[in-house]
Amino acid sequence: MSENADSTGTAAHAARTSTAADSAAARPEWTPVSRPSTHELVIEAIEEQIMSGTLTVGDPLPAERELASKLGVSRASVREALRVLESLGVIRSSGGSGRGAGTFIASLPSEALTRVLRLHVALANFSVGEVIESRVQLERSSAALASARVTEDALAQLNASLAIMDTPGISLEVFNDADTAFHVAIAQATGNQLFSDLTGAIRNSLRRPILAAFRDVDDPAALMAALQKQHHAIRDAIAAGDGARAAQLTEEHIHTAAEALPALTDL
Amino acid sequence: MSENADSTGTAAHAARTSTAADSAAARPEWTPVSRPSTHELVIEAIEEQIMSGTLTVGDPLPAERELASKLGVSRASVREALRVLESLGVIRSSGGSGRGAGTFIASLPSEALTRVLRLHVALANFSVGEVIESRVQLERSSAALASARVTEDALAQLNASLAIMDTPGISLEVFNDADTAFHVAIAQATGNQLFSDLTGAIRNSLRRPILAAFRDVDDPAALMAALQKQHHAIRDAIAAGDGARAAQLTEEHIHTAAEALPALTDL
DNA sequence: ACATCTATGAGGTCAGACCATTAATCTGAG
DNA sequence: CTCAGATTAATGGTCTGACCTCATAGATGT
Repeated sequence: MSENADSTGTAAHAARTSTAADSAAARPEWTPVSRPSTHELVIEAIEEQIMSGTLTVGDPLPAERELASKLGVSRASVREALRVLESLGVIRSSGGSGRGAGTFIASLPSEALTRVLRLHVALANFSVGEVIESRVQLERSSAALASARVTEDALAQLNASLAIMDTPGISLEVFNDADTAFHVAIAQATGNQLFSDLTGAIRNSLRRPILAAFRDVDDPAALMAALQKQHHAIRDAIAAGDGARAAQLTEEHIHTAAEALPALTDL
Repeated sequence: MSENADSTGTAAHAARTSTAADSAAARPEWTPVSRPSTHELVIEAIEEQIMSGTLTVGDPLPAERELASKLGVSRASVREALRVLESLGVIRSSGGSGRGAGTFIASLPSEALTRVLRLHVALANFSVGEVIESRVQLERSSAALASARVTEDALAQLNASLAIMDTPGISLEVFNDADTAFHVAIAQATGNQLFSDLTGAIRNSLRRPILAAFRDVDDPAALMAALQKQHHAIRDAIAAGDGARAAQLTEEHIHTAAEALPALTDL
């Protein structure tokens, strides 16, 4: 209870210590002086290079031992920092020697977003209802924008996912993954990478709960067929450039799925 | 995976890599067998406890040494895993002994989201234009939903941020932070935590570029005044429950800011 | 020229030590 | 008996130095 609260950061100005009796107005106000741990300092050092543009995607980092000695810290601290950056999808490490060996600035934001959302959904920091509401708003926007910008290539992507889901006798997992791919493809059709990464992350963060909830459905095949019918309608609306209709259909589609899987929102 | 002969057969997972060559149809398809590193196994072990609900917010983890011996790995690997989970806002560690000492499941998704976005914006994986477009869509939704759900308490939050920005002679940083707080408060008024965390993360990821761009503006005070006027209009629309108007004003507001800061989109 | 073998350098892992901090516990004076 | 102070123990934080695996570059041999 009461944890997080402000979260969102920003503040940094509000006096955290309430100092109820403000009679002592001109008190020195000793702030507890936060002492950043060593690995955080290493992260900051690397982050600074990234922020200033000195390091960009594809660039190599110094070897761990070298970095450690340059920064005057132990290799263990450097490694902890690198693991953090790796989990954030910012670097990639491989062993060996010569070409391709070492640590490099990378670009894998999607996995990082997925992991964050998945864990915090599991921890119930975000309720499934909230996530679904976000998904509705996000994908409504995607559908509308995609309708205005869709290309031949993007349409082909949509059709490929639809074809998989049209295959008879398909397994639940395969259907669900193709379903995800379909919605991600719509987001990708907007040309906005953040849209598609967020869409994928939200969808993947619900993968396990969705599959679990699906097993409680009476007639899974019928539900899949119904959803697939809506998929086709959405595809048609996007292909026709009818953004308003695509957005509306997308919202109805997501609500259909959510209501057909009551076990989901019970979480 | 990968066997069977499902027509079309594209994986539908990666989405980023197009996996062009499907010409080699019947090739054995040796997948390089990924060998998870030790710290990843530790993460999985902990994540499994979280997914299954065995560990929830507030629960303590075993001490590092104990966890290491239980899992049969070194303490260094455990620590690397813990640092990753910490960066994802999933755990919190403090030293000492007794009450409050040790490692606990925590709930700080906002900071993690901010960090991911900030780094990937700096790496230009997400362009500022994309981020702003996402912000428009997200905050349009927030404004509309907030208009339908706003409470006295939420309105007070909005007014508090407005009051700070109305203070004459305020510094750029303070104005910007209050601005962020205002928009986050709108998102919070929807009651959807994911909305407000995403809003804060997007906004904070642009903090540095925004402040930098602001310094190129001819008359910062005039711009702040113009934005503040729009803030008041948005607040009024939300208070009046006029969702459509609030959404429209919000979109115009963000576009006003973006166009007044040309240095932003140049990035 | 080609195919091997070896050296090198990178990350991955480990064991053990020491430090800093903090709560719980013990101890002794009042 | 009570309470202040010293002691202790548990925990995260850091460092050192070693060893392993792996993949390439370069030397070596045919």
